[in-house]
Amino acid sequence: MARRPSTATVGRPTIRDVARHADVSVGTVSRALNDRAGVHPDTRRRVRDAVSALGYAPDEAARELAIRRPVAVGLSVAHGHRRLTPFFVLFLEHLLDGLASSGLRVRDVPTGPDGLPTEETDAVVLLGAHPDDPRIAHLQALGRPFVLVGHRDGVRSVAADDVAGGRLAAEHLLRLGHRSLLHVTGDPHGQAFGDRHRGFREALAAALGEDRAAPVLVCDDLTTLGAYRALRRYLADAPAPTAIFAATDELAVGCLAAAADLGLRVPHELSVVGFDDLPEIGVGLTTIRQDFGALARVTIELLLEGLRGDPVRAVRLPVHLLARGTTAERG
Amino acid sequence: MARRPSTATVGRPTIRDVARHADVSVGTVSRALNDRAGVHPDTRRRVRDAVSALGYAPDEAARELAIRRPVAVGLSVAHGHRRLTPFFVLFLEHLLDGLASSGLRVRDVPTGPDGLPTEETDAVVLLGAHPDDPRIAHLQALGRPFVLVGHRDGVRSVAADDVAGGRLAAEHLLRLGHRSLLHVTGDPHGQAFGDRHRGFREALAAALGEDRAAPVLVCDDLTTLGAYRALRRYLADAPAPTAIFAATDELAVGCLAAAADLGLRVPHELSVVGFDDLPEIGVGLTTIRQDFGALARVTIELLLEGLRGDPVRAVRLPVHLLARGTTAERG
DNA sequence: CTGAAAGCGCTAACAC
DNA sequence: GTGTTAGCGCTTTCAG
Repeated sequence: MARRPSTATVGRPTIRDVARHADVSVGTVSRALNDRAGVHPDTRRRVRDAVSALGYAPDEAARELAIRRPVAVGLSVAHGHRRLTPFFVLFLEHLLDGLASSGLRVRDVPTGPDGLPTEETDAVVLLGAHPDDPRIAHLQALGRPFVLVGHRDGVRSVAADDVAGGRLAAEHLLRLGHRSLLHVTGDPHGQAFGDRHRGFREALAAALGEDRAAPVLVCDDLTTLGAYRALRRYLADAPAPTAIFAATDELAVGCLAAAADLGLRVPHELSVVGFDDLPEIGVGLTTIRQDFGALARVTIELLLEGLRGDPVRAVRLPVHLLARGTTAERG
Repeated sequence: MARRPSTATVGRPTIRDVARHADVSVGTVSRALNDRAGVHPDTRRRVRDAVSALGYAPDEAARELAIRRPVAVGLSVAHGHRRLTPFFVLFLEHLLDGLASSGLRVRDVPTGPDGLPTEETDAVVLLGAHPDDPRIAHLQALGRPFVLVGHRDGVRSVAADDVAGGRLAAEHLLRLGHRSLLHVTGDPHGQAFGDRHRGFREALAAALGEDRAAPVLVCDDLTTLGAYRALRRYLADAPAPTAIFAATDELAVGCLAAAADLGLRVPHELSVVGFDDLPEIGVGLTTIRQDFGALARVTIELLLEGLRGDPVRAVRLPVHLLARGTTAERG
């Protein structure tokens, strides 16, 4: 575009402005900002000061263009898997952001009816995979690096520590004196739901004995509406528990609505614990928080490791209990 | 939300490859691809051929870097407005894609509790605005260009033709012989819901006379669950209509579920028309389709016009009826 | 109508 | 440790 080299700083500050301000070279600024080794601590500080003085923020497009690795990563979503769920939207948001600034090129790889990615990429992020997902074996056979979002031993994967989450929920509820519990979840054969259930069940068994297992209500529709209908149907001819552990915040919200319509006051007559800590969906909900940002960040790390041929590791991300307004002592 | 996975391939052809293949210069390729004037038709064709032969797709990052305008556009979402709705997610996806490739820099501008954008940008996209939204007057007073996603005369705005949509729904249902109708919607004082209702009501009045207005069920929770609960409550002591016009697909899905639980068979005993044509949510649903891609595209056009100081225009995008499986002749 | 070349802001060699 | 510089892929003057 042959604009004349402008010396005037108009618009957004560039790395050059920072360099001038800190009286160093652009290379040094870049190194300092990217935490590269071999920058004098003092220099580093000067650069940092200049950055905040100028309100500088690196340009993503330029960054991407400069560091781009010659690889394409495909996003493979299980055939028929819903992409408009909060979990998905939130995770993807973080993932795409991170991928771009890692210089990785993303492509949405459609999966054929056989569940296999239909296009070639250098690496793949597998989403919504079931334990026996054919895509896994397929990619392994191909020797193409991939990261599974979800947990599976022996596979490069990352997921929240679902077992621990289930345990935390159980322990929280037990601590509050609840003994009559219900677990509302999705297909328990899936890894996430299975593990959450396992953690929950084991903590219960440890505290109350094997014979006091909590009943499980499986929803095939994982929306708030699905949970609502399932719970109302369930409570039509089953005694109401004093506490519910819902395997996702959405399910929890559905339970909350059902409770409201049944005249069960939360948390006094019914306590509810969710899972995820979704913004908007479950404000005020006691829940097990998982970190979407970390999930995306680790996914990218693993992707890079896979591309380098590093040894496989399966990462479990810690989760926390967020005690908010939907749980209380057994009434 | 982040950019949508770009369609680009890696190891992928660059503009230079295309130039070589078509035996022209890169400048010419660029001009041809961007429909710049002054490219010989034959040359244009050669370039197009080379593009498809090579499967070339321009690199968004490079494009953005090269054409970037020195402006920042803010995204202002009404305080407390939900961002995880399908409508929002879908629209934003398209918008961010388009903005990036228009060289526009997007920033998420948080709105303070007063509903006003808290940061300065050169232009603003207003989302989730109510008719009396203070942000509008505020931006007008500031003289800062903005685009309202939604309709409002005298304001640079873009929205689906909601009135026409309501009319189409009514006409479709009338054509099928329905006379006992119910409209399920959100706050009718909002522009979109208000207009959809108006179109619906007017078409009904024109066909059946003023005295045969359809009852309106207002949901304050606009999710599928919200509609489900509202409709069940409503039908507890009101006669069932033979057809429902739901103001969004989500509301329609809630109605469908309620009908199922009440033993009302769709479409034989109850017809349901939605609005939006959301993927995943309302498969198989008869609905009024609005074009999210166009919505985003026009938003950007208007933004550019605003930045140039062009006269204000308020765009109405056409909508279509998609007759699918949830409507039938009155049983 | 077309080609050549200068940058967009950044990173990563390569020198010093 | 730090400066210099060559690009990343694209658009857009400026010549011809």
